[in-house]
Amino acid sequence: MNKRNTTIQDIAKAAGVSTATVSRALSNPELLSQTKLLAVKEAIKYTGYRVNRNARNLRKQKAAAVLVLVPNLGNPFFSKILSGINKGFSGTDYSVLIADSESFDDKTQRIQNAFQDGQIDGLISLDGAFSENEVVEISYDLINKPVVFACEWVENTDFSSIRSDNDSGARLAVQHLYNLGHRKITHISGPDSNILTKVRQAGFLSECKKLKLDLTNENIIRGDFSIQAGYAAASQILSFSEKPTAITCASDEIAIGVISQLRKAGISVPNDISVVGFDDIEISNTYIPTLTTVRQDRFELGLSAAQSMVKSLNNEKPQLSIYNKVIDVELVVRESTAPPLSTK
Amino acid sequence: MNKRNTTIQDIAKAAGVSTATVSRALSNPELLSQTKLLAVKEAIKYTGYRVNRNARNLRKQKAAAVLVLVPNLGNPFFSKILSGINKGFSGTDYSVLIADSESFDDKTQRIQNAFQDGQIDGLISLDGAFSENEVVEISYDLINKPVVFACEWVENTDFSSIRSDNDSGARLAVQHLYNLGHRKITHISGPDSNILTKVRQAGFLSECKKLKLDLTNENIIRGDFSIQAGYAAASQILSFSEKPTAITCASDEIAIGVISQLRKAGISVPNDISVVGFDDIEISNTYIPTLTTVRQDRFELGLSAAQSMVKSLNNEKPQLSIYNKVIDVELVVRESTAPPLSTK
DNA sequence: ATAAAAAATGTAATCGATTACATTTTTACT
DNA sequence: AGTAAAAATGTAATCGATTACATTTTTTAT
Repeated sequence: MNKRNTTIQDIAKAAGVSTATVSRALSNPELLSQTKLLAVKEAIKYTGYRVNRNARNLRKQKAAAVLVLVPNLGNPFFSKILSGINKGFSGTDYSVLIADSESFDDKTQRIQNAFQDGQIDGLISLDGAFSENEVVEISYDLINKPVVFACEWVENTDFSSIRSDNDSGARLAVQHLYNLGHRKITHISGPDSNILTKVRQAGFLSECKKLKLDLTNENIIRGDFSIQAGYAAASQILSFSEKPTAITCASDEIAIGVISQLRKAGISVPNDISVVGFDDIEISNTYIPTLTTVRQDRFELGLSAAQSMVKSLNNEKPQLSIYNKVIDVELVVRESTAPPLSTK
Repeated sequence: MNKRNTTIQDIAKAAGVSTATVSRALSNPELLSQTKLLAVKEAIKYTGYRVNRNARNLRKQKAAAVLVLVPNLGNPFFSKILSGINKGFSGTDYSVLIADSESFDDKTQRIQNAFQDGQIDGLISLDGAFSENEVVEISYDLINKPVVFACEWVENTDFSSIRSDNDSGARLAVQHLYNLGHRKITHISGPDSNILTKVRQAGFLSECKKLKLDLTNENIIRGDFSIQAGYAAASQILSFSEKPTAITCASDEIAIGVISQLRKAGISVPNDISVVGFDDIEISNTYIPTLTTVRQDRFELGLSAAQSMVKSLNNEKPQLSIYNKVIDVELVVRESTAPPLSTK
């Protein structure tokens, strides 16, 4: 019932040429005469032949696949990036493998294995949480293999990276609030070690200084990017002797958590306190109130990363040609920000 | 610099055995004597040898990979399922390839190609939107290859499927509202052709009949699963001469859209109208009001699908042993539902 | 018309693991 | 101890495409 696969041999026989010619028709058609090329094409069409990936990859010592490392697949934030990555590889011969950092005790081991097994030709990481040791481990094995970081990245390394303009984003948020009349602004930050956290926080502080706003240690609250962190931060803010009139958050999820918790304490957003998010996830435009936030183009982020990877892979010398790209962000003003009470 | 890969030949030489023995040590260690097995293991550990996937797969005529077809990767709904699928394959030798239905003009072509290229051994589809023709196309080529549908499925086919108990979910929602005192309930449905839509709508109608509720053509509003559909549905409801006191939605996104739009029209949820969602996506627990909804365990859905696939793949005869599993849903009561005004 | 150069095509080795079949070693039993 | 059966191991063919190198055909230039 299950007849043997059609192989290059069958095509060669059918077209009356050698296997070499068939192979060339597939990958270097310009080397062939019109006659033979046509004959081969006919035979291929007639038989519905498709090249066996494993055979090709074995011979070529390639994998025709890249690994995408996602910090947490369950987090909807990453799906849009993934979508962009997928788009970037559609139309190419590459497959996209997805790995969830959370599923592995040792993610560098996972990466190394994938490379050593010949399973992948390159790595796109949305996860920037690599220790110095881990970076060395990766670099050592991946020498001559392209690595691109998307969204997050690792400081002081030579990996290519595509990222949003996080610094500008943080500043835009502060400027917007300042222009509305706010002078006491608190920033709710992400997890300590996270690079995005650092950059956004630095942008926040620097812009505050620039605008000559008073800064105390109540200006920064640490959290992670989650809704729960927003809850916790709100509770903390409620305990401040002098409450801020506005809050900027390192993520929309934090913002939503904060708003929801403040509301439970009888504090209204934006009437009592204004809140600005970061990311512009799907829900931000429908939350009540709709969220003023800094939009990151996540799809574009993924798309760019994929394109840069494809370029590296097709390059004759896919060396460590570092490619960095910073994608513009945009302040989206919605309902969660308003002038402070005192100025009304 | 880049020394040749360590191969099974090298291990054979190092351990003083034949390549066959090394291969057996890898895949059928129980066939070997302790002595040789140990020698091979030593050599492998010493050299850091890893089997070349392409070579193995070529010889075994396998791909050691499955394709996951996602209707729309950008939609956060699917990421949790994906996460479960990934979990189900972690610890196995299989790679997970992800394809986005949206990126392809012809998804069956995409699937066929993947199979014919020897790129995949099986298919998990979160997308149930296949025409009869398309099903035939898939079946013909995939004969003897496992296919599992997760979340969605195709009616009247012999593919395995893992799904939530959508019927019960729809009924639970109606029962809950009925118990609160509601007698006029509208259902906002998903896209016409979608199987989940059909089942949830049927469950809704059947339960309404069972409870002897009056049914008019204002009881069902068609939409899709999106927030925008919720907006549109809300506008429609506002135009009804006699408004419902409660709404059940085919998705949480619809519910959020409805609530947000009703609110703009000055109608409060749950004070004026109660709303029940479906899915329990992340935001539902933080939306204002928090959403009463029917929880689907999306992670479990993905995990089960993956496990069923792994079982099929490891099975000696991965025939069309159809495996169906229905996963329980749960009504999560939160703030968006309350007794109707009249009873207060 | 003919040699030299260029283009087209073919032959066969190769990528690295698996496994059918053959052979050797060990075990079990009379 | 001797032999049959079982276990362990080895030899070499095989999976299907690519490509270095060899050979043939065509084109170009004199």
